[in-house]
Amino acid sequence: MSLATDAADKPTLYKRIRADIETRILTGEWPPGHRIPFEHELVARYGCSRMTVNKALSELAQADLIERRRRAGSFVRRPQHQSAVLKIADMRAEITALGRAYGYELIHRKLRAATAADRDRLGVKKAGKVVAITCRHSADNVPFAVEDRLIDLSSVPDAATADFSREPPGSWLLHHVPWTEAEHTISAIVADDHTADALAIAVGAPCLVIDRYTWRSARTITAVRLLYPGDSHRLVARFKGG
Amino acid sequence: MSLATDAADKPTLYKRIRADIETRILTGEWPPGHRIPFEHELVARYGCSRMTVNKALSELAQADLIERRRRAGSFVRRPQHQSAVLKIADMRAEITALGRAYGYELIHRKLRAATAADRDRLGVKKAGKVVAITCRHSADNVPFAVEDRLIDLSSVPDAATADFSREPPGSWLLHHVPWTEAEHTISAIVADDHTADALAIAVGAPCLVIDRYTWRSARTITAVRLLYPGDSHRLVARFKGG
DNA sequence: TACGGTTATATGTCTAGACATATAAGTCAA
DNA sequence: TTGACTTATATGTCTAGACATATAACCGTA
Repeated sequence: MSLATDAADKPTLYKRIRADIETRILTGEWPPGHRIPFEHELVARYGCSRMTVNKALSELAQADLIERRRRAGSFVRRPQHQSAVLKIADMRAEITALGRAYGYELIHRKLRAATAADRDRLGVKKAGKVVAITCRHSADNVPFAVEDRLIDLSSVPDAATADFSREPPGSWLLHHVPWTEAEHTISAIVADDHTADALAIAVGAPCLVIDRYTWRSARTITAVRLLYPGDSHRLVARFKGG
Repeated sequence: MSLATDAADKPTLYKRIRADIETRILTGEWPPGHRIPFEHELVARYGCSRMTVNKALSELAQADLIERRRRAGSFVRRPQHQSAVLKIADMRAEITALGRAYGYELIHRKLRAATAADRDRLGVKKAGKVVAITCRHSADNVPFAVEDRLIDLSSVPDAATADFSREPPGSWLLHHVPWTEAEHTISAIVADDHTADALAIAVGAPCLVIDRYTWRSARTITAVRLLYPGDSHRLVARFKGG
């Protein structure tokens, strides 16, 4: 089996350990839920120090192949049938990376007590204050995306006084509030007249929608909806896999 | 500076280092190609041992945010600003995981010499034979996605005789041909009459499009376009960061 | 200028310890 | 039986070293 040889000719020890375990998981020998040998057992088996097996297991955990639980051990994770990971830095970096001139325009900003719809969107129960922002990002003076954002002021009080007329809220948040968890939903809609106007496209034209929710340890930070012209914008990803 | 305070309340040192660097990259302060401080510089800055900064940098490298080069240093990687990584096993697993009944229907299958359009789509130059397949996946007897696929027979000769009338080509390929690289493009279109008919939606309704190209060490295996009803299907991803 | 060999250096890997911490499991009392 | 407390243990993080190795940069020669 080539899998075994692949592992055997790995130059370094921790990579060999990682490949050994990976092979057992991918071949199904260790099914989801199976407990991987404890670190001290692997230390004995491979005759190396704990840091070496720890490095192998940590990488497998980072790759979501295994789950590590204190005191319990490490376990094979269920394969994710459909998982999408979308990393979006901020729009400025994205557009300048494309070699295009970044433009930003604040369309609307309002500080208000959270309405029922706001609470629903942010997934919070208690009524607090929020900042609602609508803005537009452009590349080479062509509308690139419109952003509709809600920031929970109980999580980010500083956002009440931040100046979003020049700095996009996404950039501001990145600098001021670290996130621990995020969720993206990608969908498609057709432009209504309001959206069509904001993006300078025709009514009924397709739009790509990214809804992103960001949390900081169970506290909602912000909910944002990004609308891109569907025929000119694409999310591209290239990746390796086995 | 809030960067410092944000970082300061991170529980562990290596995570703080990682978050500091990540923030600078994501905000564009350190653009693609920028050289990250050497390990020994970070050791001096944070007053810790080399293994600690090494762990932070290694994780950033594993996450493809930076690239590490011996003797040269560590550098911010290029395209990371907006990237989507989408892993889709096969449609059957995806739909059954949703707790819905999976249905499959082969609409069209043709073995032919590659046309110019086929070669263009597969990114190959030489004319060879291809299999073109159109099929439909349904969940609880409702159209879920239509699939339009091209398989390069010079890479996958067995596909010429495979029976795709009962087994979806995606599942068959997964079992028969390991891939090493893939690329996804997500976009949005509006349904033309043909698509609308296949998905049982209205003409002009939004559709989510996933174009996937799969390679096995520089050889193209297959190109597939998946069309989902845009208003009922969503790509959801939840992930951790920091 | 072009080429080939040498060297300095940043990363890659590894060790043998240490203490911290979350938590499964066991213990005991109400 | 249930709940609260204690304990054992596996992982999480970190240190201060070590040697390996690829390679950018330098240098000398043709």
